[in-house]
Amino acid sequence: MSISKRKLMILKAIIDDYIMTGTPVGSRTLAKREDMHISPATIRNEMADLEEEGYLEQPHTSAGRTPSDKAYRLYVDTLMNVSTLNAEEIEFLQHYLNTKVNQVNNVIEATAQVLSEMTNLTSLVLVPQLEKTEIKRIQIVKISLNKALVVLIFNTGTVKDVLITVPSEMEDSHLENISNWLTELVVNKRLEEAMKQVKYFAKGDLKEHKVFAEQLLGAVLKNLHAQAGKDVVLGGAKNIFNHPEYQNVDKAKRFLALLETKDTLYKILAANNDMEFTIRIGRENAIPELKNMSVITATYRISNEKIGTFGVIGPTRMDYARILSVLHCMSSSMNEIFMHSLEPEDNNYENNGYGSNNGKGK
Amino acid sequence: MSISKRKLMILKAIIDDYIMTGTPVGSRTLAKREDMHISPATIRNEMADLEEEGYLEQPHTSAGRTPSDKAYRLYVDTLMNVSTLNAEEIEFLQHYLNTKVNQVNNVIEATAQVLSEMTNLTSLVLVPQLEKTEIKRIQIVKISLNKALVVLIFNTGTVKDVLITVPSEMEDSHLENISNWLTELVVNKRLEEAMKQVKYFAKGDLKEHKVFAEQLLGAVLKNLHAQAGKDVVLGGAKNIFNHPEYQNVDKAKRFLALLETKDTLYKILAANNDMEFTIRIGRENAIPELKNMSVITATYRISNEKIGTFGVIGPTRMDYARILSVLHCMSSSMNEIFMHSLEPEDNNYENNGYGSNNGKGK
DNA sequence: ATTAGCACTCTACAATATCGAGTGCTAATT
DNA sequence: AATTAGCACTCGATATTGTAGAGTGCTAAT
Repeated sequence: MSISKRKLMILKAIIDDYIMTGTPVGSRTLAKREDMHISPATIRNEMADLEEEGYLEQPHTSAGRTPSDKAYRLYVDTLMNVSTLNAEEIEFLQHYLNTKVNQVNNVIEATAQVLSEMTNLTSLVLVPQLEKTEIKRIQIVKISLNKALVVLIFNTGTVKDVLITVPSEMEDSHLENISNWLTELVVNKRLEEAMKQVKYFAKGDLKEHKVFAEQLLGAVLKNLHAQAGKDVVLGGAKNIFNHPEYQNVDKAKRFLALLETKDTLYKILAANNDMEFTIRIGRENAIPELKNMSVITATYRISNEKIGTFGVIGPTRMDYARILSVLHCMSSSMNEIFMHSLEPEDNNYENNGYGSNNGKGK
Repeated sequence: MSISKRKLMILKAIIDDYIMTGTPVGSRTLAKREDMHISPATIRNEMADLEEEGYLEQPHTSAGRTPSDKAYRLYVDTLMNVSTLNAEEIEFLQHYLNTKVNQVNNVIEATAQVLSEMTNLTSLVLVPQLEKTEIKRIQIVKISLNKALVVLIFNTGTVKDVLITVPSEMEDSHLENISNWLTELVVNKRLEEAMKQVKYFAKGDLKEHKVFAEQLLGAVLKNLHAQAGKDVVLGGAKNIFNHPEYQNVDKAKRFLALLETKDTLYKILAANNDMEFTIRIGRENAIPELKNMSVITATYRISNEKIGTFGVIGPTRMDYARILSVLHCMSSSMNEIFMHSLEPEDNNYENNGYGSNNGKGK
């Protein structure tokens, strides 16, 4: 059972209007639009049908209609006009990112900021995921009598450190040797491979290194897993107040509480599942607290490997078309930056913006 | 011209009451307190005087009085009863911190969380300040053809990294040599000393190293300075909603906007100036946006050196006595943790909590 | 010097009225 | 058969009014 062309037209008009104004859309206001050549009464009839089919909702009997999650889903899948940023906006975005290229983390934070600024929403950026990055160096440095810092340096420019306890009689030079030996053993490997490698290799030779190295990597893995939730950078939390839906202090508070439980945010972003773009509307989100929110995410790459996710979160009433275009642009800009800053010899990368293969969710 | 004993008693009662309830205090309610043996009318007269002297304010003619900044200042300096945490609270606090000792940054974040939880305010923690920490190791690692990561490891367990460009023909082994040479040159020095040392030492010998090392350290310094503002960790931003003063969405928004400009927060905390404790009430804060807020800070130590600052921010109506006791307890706990985790051989550290030398601000 | 008494002020809150945008239904029109 | 005009009705938003309560300053009595 498909919906008539006219119904779709009306539905689109309602959603467009509602996204712009935030107030429930009535038949009269809708009929006033110049491209509407039908009377309010007709619209009312169609609206009643659309409501029955689950596309529209009514806050109360004498209010206009608001789109349901189902309507938004239809909208993003087939109805909306895809938009592109204008030159100034692209310029702004790129300029902003390009001033921060000297540190991976700065790029991440700049991304969060500019993203929230351009969308007027709260942005989330997942830092490069370690499972996909290669170890470049492991360095163990003694910083006090029996404490040492294990520092891991990855090919993405990410640095991780874990504090461990070492026997106080262990000397710097010995730790240095272990560092070098370990590095040689696991260089250009990913973290889990590295662990396997150490277990396997260390079995036979170098017995005195083996135990220590295994313990050490075990501690590192444990700690890095434990702090996975910390790897989400936020931007524009205050933007939530710009939306009339959140003028209610209590709602705003709940939203901010959500943002403080970073594990949840991590789950939200990690659910992206390597899709180039995902859109989750209202109850499509696995997390019940998000039933009135939508999450749109995109991936970014370092050296052509999908290595992280970023996106925005906000009320289901959001300008999906614009946000998607911002994410598109952002995604290519980030990829370009990481390309240039980490692999400048390879300049003929493919254009991966504004493509057609946006694998939208569900 | 000093204030009579009775006036002080009344003022203290008003402040205590206002801190508890948040509603302007009237003469009748005050007279009902059992320890008040004077009539409402008398209190009214005294109140009128106190208002004239600038200690009390009236929201409108027929409301009760509220304390002014001046009153709070008098309160924290001489009037309030100092309190201490009960055993459960101390237990809670220490337990919370002790589960996070395996990474310096975790301790910092745990501090922010537990601090905001125990005070019901927004907490700020400044990470260890590099100016006071010693370099333990400098490691340069090539992560792509012409990019390398400079990683600095400090005695406090802090790790900093900066991305630099290197000539693509430069080999790993050469960078390794420079790393070792540099480390040897600057180990156990602070960052600025290190810079001087490199400039001085490199003048004569090792010409090929000199230019590179100087450029490198220059880039590092520049970048670390640029990101100084990032070194503030926040906790409990949402707590602002618990205060009736911030039920107004607009005010809450402005507060959150303030929290997003970390430079400001950095200034707030850095203004602590190595005082063990500081209290800044309302307009005592240099920043005009804080005219209705108070900031209370404390310092923490690593290896007995004052190395960072933490504190809370909230409406001037806050429970100064309780917050100070939380900060006291927190300060000793943190010092203890860093002592144990970094210098476990030295167990007879001095008790530095609940002392009398709290150098309060102004 | 202190307090009782009193007229006055101002906010918060509840009750009431009004307006306007929107609806569903029915009957007339195309 | 589809569309539209007309109409009675609903409901939230807003303004108006009245009332209760907590507080004040002033004056006169203690």
